[in-house]
Amino acid sequence: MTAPARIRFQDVKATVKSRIHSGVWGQGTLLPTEQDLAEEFGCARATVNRALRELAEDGLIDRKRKSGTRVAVTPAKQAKLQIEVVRDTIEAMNATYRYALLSRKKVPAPDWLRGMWNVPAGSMALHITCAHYADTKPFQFEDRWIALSSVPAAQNEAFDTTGPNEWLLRQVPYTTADMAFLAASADSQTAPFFAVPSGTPLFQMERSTWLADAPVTFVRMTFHPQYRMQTRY
Amino acid sequence: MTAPARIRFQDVKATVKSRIHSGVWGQGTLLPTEQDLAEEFGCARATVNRALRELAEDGLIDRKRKSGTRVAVTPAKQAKLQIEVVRDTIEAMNATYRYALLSRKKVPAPDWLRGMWNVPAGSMALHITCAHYADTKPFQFEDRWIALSSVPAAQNEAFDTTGPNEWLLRQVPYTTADMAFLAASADSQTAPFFAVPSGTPLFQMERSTWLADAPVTFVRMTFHPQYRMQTRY
DNA sequence: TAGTGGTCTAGACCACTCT
DNA sequence: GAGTGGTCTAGACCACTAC
Repeated sequence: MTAPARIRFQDVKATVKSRIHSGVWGQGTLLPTEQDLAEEFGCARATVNRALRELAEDGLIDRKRKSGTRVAVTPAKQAKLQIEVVRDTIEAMNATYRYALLSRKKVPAPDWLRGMWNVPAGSMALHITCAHYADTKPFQFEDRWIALSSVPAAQNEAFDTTGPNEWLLRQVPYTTADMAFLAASADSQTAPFFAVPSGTPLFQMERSTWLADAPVTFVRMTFHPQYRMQTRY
Repeated sequence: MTAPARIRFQDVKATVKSRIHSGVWGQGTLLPTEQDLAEEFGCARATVNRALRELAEDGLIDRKRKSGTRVAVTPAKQAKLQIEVVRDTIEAMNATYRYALLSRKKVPAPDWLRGMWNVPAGSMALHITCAHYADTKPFQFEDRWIALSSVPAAQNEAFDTTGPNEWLLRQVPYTTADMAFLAASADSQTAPFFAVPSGTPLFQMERSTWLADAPVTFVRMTFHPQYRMQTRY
């Protein structure tokens, strides 16, 4: 006879998930308590707890003390986006990655940036534009500002062989990051770079990172016209 | 004297995180074993395990059996995107949500859709276009296809007062979803809807959902010109 | 105030993987 | 073979919240 394996939290998770997907437990249904489920599955409550906690993280169920656990009305609320370095994205496509520095200049932070960063007038920033290619085809145009007040070491970097993103990731820790995704028009810098008419829709991603309350960097990445950012959940 | 509260896994998590951010443990550093950390913090190994497991999920550390736990070389690899129903997005902006059905037609699935769905020729689909407004301003244009082979009940829905997204979420479970984000040009449908010139860059989001291997729905959502999708991590 | 999830403990065994 | 993380248990107490 087959040895009745010990119940794992994945088993509980899978069973509960299938009951929800199959409709046994429809939207808003109140699930049994952890205690009851533990008895049903023949495992410890901690095991059920872990399973349900993960399902709650996935957005499949809602849990509230005293009220109990209910099947979420809007399932799978969140998708996880892999944020990777451009080099990895390109190499994952089996293409050769190439980097080129376009400009590098130490300047006083412009007003819009000082407002965003909340730094005093006259604060210096390192402004860099650079290019990322996949097999000689332009892939991404990067427009980056580094807060020299927080990252003075950046002044000594040429950024002529390695992009500032990889350098920053290696050198500078950060605590929080904001990202935004939007559709922009090809402008005087990006249109010629991608060899498209001015005004062509291009996918942009903006990112700000912070170390505690101090600004680290702001970057606007513009992708080639066919780019699609994809995810699965 | 202050009562020394019991150590919680959040305390361990926060301490480890700060050691990484402050550089005490630099990139690639091998952390002490769970056992050692448990002794240092004066708590059970399970508590340390939970803390480290969550940090690993966040991408801050890499864990391998036998090898141990190391500070990740590329921190914070993933961002979580909240996927919500348009109504919620709009109401979160303190705006009034309004829905309008633009068209609803039962048609044979076009070739591109049959290829994506892997369904035989002649398979029927419900094609719907509809509009979502925030305080009378056009917010999102929705172009949706529902696989009637998987969701026959959709034929009986008028979708004149409630959008198909909310109906599907309530009625039809799904197991996986693919999403893509891109920049598109305003076309003959979206340009007049948003009152912008044809060719204006617009942010688009496409989503396919599946129930096991059966296609459920494909939707292309086009947002108003100023839209930015934001996230923080 | 009582019910339900949230968490911690102390111990145990398992599973992967490096040497 | 042995070290490290992965997981389960059984029990306990805590914290939030609906009533």
